[in-house]
Amino acid sequence: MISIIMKQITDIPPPFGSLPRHGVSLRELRVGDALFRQDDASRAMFFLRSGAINLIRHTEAGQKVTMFRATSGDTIAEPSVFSDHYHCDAISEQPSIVLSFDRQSVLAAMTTDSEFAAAFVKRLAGQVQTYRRQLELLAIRSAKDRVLAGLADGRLTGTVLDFAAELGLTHESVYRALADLTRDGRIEHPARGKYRLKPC
Amino acid sequence: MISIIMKQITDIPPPFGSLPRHGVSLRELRVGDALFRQDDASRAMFFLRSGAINLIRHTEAGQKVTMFRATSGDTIAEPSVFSDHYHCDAISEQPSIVLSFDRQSVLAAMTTDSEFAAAFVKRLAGQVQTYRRQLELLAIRSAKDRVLAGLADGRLTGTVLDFAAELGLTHESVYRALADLTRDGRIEHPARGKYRLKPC
DNA sequence: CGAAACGTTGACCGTTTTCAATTACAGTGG
DNA sequence: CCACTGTAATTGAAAACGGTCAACGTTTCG
Repeated sequence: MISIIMKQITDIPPPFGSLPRHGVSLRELRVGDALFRQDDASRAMFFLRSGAINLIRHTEAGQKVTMFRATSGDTIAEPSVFSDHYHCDAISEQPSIVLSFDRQSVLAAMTTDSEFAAAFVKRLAGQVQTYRRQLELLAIRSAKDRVLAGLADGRLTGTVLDFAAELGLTHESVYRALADLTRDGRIEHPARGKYRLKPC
Repeated sequence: MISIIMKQITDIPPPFGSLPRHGVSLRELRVGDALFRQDDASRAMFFLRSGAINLIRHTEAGQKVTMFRATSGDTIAEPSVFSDHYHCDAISEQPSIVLSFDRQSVLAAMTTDSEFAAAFVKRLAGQVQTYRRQLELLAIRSAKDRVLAGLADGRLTGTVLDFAAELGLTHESVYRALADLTRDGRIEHPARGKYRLKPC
């Protein structure tokens, strides 16, 4: 099931290049594959080289919530370096290639190599900003406005279903909002499932 | 207006004890005071010694969104160490005492002192978790369930108005949800403005 | 004491959720 | 190459719900 490829790994992005090679591995994911699941023991954190991976949390009520959509260059599961399990599912939305960095190696590098640690801090700071933007999105009460804002933020990249989960709305209301916005002439609907902001 | 007190500062919490004294100052805030405002030039990050401070963002539509409610022991505005301005308002919800850490000093410590950097990373990782919990909260569609979840998460500490802002709901619907839940016998309403989860 | 802000509830209305049904593809095995 | 199956895309109708506006009692604090 799990394809871990140990061939020569090239081009490890900073600051992870300084990790020992044995702490790094590479993995490919097909659409729908899980990089890890909520409550799995945490063994590593990841760098997304290409593709897209959604971090999804399942609420008690059974609702899926997309916490974060990682794309090329993003890191995944940093907080789990300090935790012994993962806090959400990581599901591949597109065929993806990730680098895995062993948790212990990362911890070690962090306390040893201050340049590594500083870069890590910077990444996390960026994440915090991203989460804030997401919160701001979710705080928009009108579905139409929220959809428009999400679209403007370039979040409709996969299916509309995924988009809806990211916005915290039902897919039906998202479809309706999209239809409304198209009718209003504010967005274009070039093809089934495709929507684009009108050039201003 | 701004009361900066330069008297002897004692008991600087780790890892900030290692910062040079000239990079640290202390400030007291009264209820409603702003520690900083959105778009102010960022000069420092903060450690909340006591009290409570809300990070509030104002959306284009004029809605207030509470991104984060900091309490004793939390740090504030870490991302702004890497940015030249603040991204939200920080408004004191209770009388608060904060330590300010000069941005440049923090940056310097981060690249110099790996222990400092590691501790910083840990703090940020914790923040990320907090934001995720907040996202999960906001994703709950039913006001009643959201209020219940917020209550279970111990977020009704100040006024119901603040609580409502934190949940992304109007205060009226929060009052109604609280009334409903009380009627259902799921929570207790010991006094005006006070609500408690029923012991299970 | 009076103003200002909080707490609370009612009524009404627009919206979103729900439930349900239909159409359109994409992939699979024969 | 086609029927077959599963998932995504859409749309309709009715019900439930949250937002908005309004009113009023209650604290708090200068």
